[in-house]
Amino acid sequence: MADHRSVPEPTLRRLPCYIHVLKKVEQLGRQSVSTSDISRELKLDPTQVRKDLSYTGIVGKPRVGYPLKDLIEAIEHFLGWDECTHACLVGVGHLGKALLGYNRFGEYGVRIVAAFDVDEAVVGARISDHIVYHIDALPEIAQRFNIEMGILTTPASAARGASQNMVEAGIKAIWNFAPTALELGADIIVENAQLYATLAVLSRQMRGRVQAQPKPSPLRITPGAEQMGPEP
Amino acid sequence: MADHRSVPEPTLRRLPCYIHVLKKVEQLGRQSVSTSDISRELKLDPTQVRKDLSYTGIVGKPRVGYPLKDLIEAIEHFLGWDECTHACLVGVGHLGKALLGYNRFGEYGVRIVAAFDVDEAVVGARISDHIVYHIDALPEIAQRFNIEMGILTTPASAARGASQNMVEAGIKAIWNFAPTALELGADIIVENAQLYATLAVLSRQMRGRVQAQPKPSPLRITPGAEQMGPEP
DNA sequence: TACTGTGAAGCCTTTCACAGCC
DNA sequence: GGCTGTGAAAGGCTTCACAGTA
Repeated sequence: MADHRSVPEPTLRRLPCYIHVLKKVEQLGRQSVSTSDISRELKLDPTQVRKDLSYTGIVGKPRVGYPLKDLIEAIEHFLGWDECTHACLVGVGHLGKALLGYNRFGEYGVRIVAAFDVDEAVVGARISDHIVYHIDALPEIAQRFNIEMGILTTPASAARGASQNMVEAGIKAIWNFAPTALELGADIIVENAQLYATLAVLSRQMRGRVQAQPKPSPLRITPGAEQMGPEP
Repeated sequence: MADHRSVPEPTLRRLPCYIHVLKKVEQLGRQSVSTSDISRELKLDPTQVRKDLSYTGIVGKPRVGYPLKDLIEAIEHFLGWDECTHACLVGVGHLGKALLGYNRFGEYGVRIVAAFDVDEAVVGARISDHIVYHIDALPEIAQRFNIEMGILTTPASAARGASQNMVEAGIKAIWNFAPTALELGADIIVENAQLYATLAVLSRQMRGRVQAQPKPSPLRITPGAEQMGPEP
């Protein structure tokens, strides 16, 4: 297994977790890791970790494991996180402000270069060092700064309109935090960051059903819920 | 198919999407919906929607569909979102503030009754009508307000400590937004709201691989990313 | 005809088992 | 011995096909 077509989506979702674990291990000064180290930390099957890593093209050394630095770089490269994608954020509400304040997107290959809204109360403001423009300025600014990704943090009611604005401005990929499906052309890449999916899984477990599982519950990644390291 | 054991996790993750669609349809004044209506909106297979809905115990009418109001209630009840769970939030950073400002958790069965942090700059403050207490006050307040759920929004480095504080305070379920796996007893329910999982899927698609898929890409719910409707 | 409901088939992901290597 | 790498088996979710119903 190596490079091309069709990486399982579950694998893609786990790769960021591996990066997080690996960076933690790196800070401990270690030079290499084994899949058992990773799987222990994340409560996954070691074989699965090996299969996942194999997609990135890295090869490990029997008896030793994987060279830590190379492994991190391999995953980051595989995800394209070693290159910088210019992004804009549309919808400067509570969540939008939170994402604008998050100063680590660089590690994930993303740089927010502009923010947009329609509310005069926030247009023109400077939030965590980002200037908020009126949405009407999107086409011009998107082109000027070569913006490829749109981060959509409007309320659901404004999401479709805002996403159309993004597409008209030439944006090809949308990270959608609004709780609605978008209706866009097939050439636009959309990924829904659905917060409530995880909450549904949690709520259901709390309501008594799905008690004691057969195996020690593996790292739960309810698709749609993602992690973010905010500062306290 | 009806009530008990082992609801597929993908089903659980889709249920919130159905609720969102249904509430939208409800605002249009309609009385009933069919699974084809829902599947069209979310780009899913109608059969899958029917299977998912059957877990909630609702039954539809051939030729008509499902009674809209009953269907919404059935899903909400199934998820326990028709009852109120008291939650606390630990980690009042950017994301924590965003969640505190989100005033619709009631629709999802959650009520944040207190917030905690260790940073003196924020302890004692009032954020979106929530008082921020020092983490040391957690045990007492958790007991006083009967807090069952913890929302963890600290940086990764503080997550394990904070989660232990929660457990010591008697909290049984944790909605974890920090990018780390927690190490807790098997009786604690943890759900990781991993933001980066969705970003990984998006990034990978942008990097050229995984082009034109065979079928019109279905609603993408990269496990771990969730949606939230902030206000602009 | 236009839906629901469901058993069976198909596909994808995970887990198992074991060969290879140092 | 301890770890990687991988083919094969198992399991779970999705899709198909069709019976049932008003």
